[in-house]
Amino acid sequence: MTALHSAFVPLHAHSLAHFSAPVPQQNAFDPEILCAHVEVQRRRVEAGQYLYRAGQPFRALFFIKLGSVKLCELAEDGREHISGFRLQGELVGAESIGCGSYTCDVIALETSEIWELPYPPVLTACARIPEMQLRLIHALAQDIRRDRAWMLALGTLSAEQRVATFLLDLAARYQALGYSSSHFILRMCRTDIASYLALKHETVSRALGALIDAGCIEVRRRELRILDRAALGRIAGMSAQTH
Amino acid sequence: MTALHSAFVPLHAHSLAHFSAPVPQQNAFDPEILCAHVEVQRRRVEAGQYLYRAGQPFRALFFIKLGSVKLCELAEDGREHISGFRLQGELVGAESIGCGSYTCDVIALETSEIWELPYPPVLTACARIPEMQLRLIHALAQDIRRDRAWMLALGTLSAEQRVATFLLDLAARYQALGYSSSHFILRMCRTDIASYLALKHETVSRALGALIDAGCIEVRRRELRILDRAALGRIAGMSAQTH
DNA sequence: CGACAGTTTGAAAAAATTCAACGGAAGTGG
DNA sequence: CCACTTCCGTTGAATTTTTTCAAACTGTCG
Repeated sequence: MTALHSAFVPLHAHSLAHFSAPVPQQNAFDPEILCAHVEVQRRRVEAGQYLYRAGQPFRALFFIKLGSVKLCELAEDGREHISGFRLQGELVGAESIGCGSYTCDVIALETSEIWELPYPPVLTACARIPEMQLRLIHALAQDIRRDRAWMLALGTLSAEQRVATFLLDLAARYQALGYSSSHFILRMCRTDIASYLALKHETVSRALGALIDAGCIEVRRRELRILDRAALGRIAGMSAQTH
Repeated sequence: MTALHSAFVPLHAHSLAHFSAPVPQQNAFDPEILCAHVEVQRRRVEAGQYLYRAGQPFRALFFIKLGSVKLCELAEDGREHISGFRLQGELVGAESIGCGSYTCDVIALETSEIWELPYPPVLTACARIPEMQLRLIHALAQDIRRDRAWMLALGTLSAEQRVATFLLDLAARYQALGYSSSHFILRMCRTDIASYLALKHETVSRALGALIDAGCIEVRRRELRILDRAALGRIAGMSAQTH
């Protein structure tokens, strides 16, 4: 394995104070508009803390102003599965609308700033503001499409292809946020990646090793560098989107 | 393999004319209310016909009044994956809201009656009728929960467990519709089941064989009988819900 | 310093896939 | 109505992929 020779430099703004979103995300669910209508709670959460747990009463939606979280689905018999990772600018909790309680765990992957949108008010506010209503519906539909696209990947790709696809997806999302798409920190542990990819963590480790051997990436623990995006794209089995 | 000795009897009403929904589905998206506000097109489709294809302009939601369909996700490189099956009383097409075009294929599994809800009108109607608006949002959230629950199954269960889970899910859904939960027809071919379960069709065939050997089920081609629901539930790794 | 969670790697085992063959059912066209 | 083709489903054997088990290593945190 090739070592990373560059000194580690923070890739994300980590201070909550002096952050401003690099990209306005024109069509996403934007809680700024809601601030005038509902009382938005701003919370700071540390890595490992729960935004909410499955079974707790459903009382709010959560907008990730800064940071990232993982979604963890739970079965009655104790099985667990990471169903996704959400970065800043994304909404979580909407999947539980219509249930009295949350249906999954959401856990911060790093120090994050979360805007809490109390639920009955946020829905009535959405009802009054046609644009917000549409945005909520769009956010839900988008989540469905994302989940289905991922199911397609899980159902049709090998371990190595899944890992490559995962890295490319992360890279594209960081890029959309204005961060580097070729050098970023994996905020989640191998086990969480493995769960998300429906693999074991050893398999993820080996797949990363294979991508390193292929010259596509450099990895040192959680620091990741994409050296050859096109090759990674070919391995992922997708048309390599040349940036 | 044990042969089914019972003569085949139709389990579903197949004539479109004299059907009435056995269960009203209190909280589901109900297009009856919309009929007064938007022009609902009623279509009859035969097995194998497309309700819509990925890429076609998004122009309507589809309510399955009678019958069943499969949802097929497509990748640019030709990979395909069945992401779900929808039975009567369910809504399809909502995942494409916010895109200009549909994002998956939807194909009838049998002769079906489909109510076509033209899109811009249906949304404005929903906006005017608060109850319908909420139901659309609930239907979307429900779809997310269903997809995530299925991802959990795909990520944590073996081939045989997935097949058992699939059969129990189908049984529960038929039961909710007022049909037999222990004797029904698999409307989809083995390859479609396999795709949905992220397996190969041979593996599905073998898993069914194992369930037959375990005395849980009887299968003859597409006719399925659940002999021991509790045992099937134990194999599925879920708490066997005693009906 | 020592414990520990997280990561990597190897070797053996298990699970699922691939390839191949076969049989039955349904549909087609004469 | 029959011969023929095709699709669907099942089964076996070999192969591949992934998992399991074990061990070692590394950085982090008390």
